[in-house]
Amino acid sequence: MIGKLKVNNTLTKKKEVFEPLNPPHVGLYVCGPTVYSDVHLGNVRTFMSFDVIYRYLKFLGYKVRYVRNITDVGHLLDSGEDRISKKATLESLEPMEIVQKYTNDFHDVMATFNILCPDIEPTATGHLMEQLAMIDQLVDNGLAYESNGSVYFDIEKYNKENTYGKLSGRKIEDLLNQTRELDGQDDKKNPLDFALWKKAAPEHIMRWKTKWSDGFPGWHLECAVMSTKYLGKEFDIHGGGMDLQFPHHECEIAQSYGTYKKEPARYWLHTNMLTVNGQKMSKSLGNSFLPKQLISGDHELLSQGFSPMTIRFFMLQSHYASTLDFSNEALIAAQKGYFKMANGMRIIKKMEFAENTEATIDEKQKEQIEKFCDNCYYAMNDDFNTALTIGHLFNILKKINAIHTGQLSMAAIGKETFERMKSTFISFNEEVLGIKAEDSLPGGQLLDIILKEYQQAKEARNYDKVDELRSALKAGGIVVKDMKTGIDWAYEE
RNA sequence: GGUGCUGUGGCCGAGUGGCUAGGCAGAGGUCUGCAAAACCUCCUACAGCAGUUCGAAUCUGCUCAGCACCUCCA
Repeated sequence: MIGKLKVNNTLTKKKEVFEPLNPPHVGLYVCGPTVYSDVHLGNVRTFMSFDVIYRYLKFLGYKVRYVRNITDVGHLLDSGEDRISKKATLESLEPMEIVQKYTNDFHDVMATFNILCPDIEPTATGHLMEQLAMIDQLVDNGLAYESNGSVYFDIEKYNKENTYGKLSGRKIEDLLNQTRELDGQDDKKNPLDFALWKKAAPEHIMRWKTKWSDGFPGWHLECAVMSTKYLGKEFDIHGGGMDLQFPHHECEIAQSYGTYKKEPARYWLHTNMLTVNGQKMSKSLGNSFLPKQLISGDHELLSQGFSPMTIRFFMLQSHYASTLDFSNEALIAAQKGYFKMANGMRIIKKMEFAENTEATIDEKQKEQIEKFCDNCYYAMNDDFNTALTIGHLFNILKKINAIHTGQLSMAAIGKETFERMKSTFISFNEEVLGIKAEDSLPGGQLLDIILKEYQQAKEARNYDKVDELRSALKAGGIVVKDMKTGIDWAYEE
């Protein structure tokens, strides 16, 4: 490995060297979606960011267990209705039909963007027993109490042995000063206490019979249960969107620590928001884009559609912890950049090192290329800086193109450097960043036949035919490249 | 109101005390039947003001602008 992996830990607010608890194993937990409606692009960004984190950890040789949950109960609206129940009522469907529908949709979207599946994808309803057991344990530990059929977590007691609010940098006193008036407050000892188990109102569909009441689990409980169940009482990385930091993740820590007396995750990573005109993309603001709208271009802010890989490329050109502003112009620029990269991948894959004992080694070029390769590791090691990594890949790409067009001799950099350049370029693009050639792009044998025709026309100096073929191909998104070394093609940028 | 974050060249976006990514757009050049592609070169910025420093876009302070989160049923 080149250098050490450092991650920005939002728990300590420091960039720290990443050291797994039980190397080579790494436990990674990410809060997944609540499956009550279509995922939008902001959601996609978060899961894509953790996809790259997952990929890079594996690339470094870690044996990663990646757990990402599906929330299928307990995530409520301001009105107190369960998001899934509400949708089920509206569409006259079973809650589980809603869950299935949007889980399927979620999986489709993930696959579209080449986001790998997690190793375990547990659901909240599938872990009710474990949730009940955790509540019992918390009650036994004196950190939870029953009130009117519901069970609440006792923040005041918890705070005697730990610090509630440390992840999000909040102080209990401040929180108390700005409590909102919400339904159900009367049952609680302290307004900051949160529900572990909630007694269901008569009209509530999703409900389970327990010793406390006919009810349902609190939203924060599932993640505490499922992360520790599959990754252990202590594990390596916990991630999620920044908007979950408070209160969701704060409550998770409280529950896990309250149950096991151990800090659950050693490193907390939070992804930043996707913005539109500087504002957070969110359903409630009505400024969210659905993946399919972006792909088809069916949106008033878009002049055209963009392919999934273009979107992936666009998102990875920023760092996961920065906000990323979404615009038509930025996407067009990203599209050109992506095609350039995709062309480079196609070229390098076909390229084989040709021995030439006559050639003299160009030490300067060789050194540069070696440095660019090292830089890819340094960039990813620096808190998964995909934007910087892409920059270095473009530097490598220049060398690849120069060799391809005969402007730089392959032999001049030597076999070793050539092979390293090739494998670094391909693996960082494909394995680490998950950038690949778009399935929908043209290519293959037919194209070769046409190009042969082109070449023959060219040799015969039949320039009318040459121009005709060239413009016909261009109309199909293919640009012909006449080089000293031969004829090739590229995706039009 | 509390807490935190951000402000980078025409645009997007990294970086974060001296070596000053990358992409897109623009200019010039090489190559070419003409082009395109590709390569080379150029355009060298860090909201404003003050301070610390030999040196700041990077640290400190203030100002301005913008954003995010603010529970327990988000």
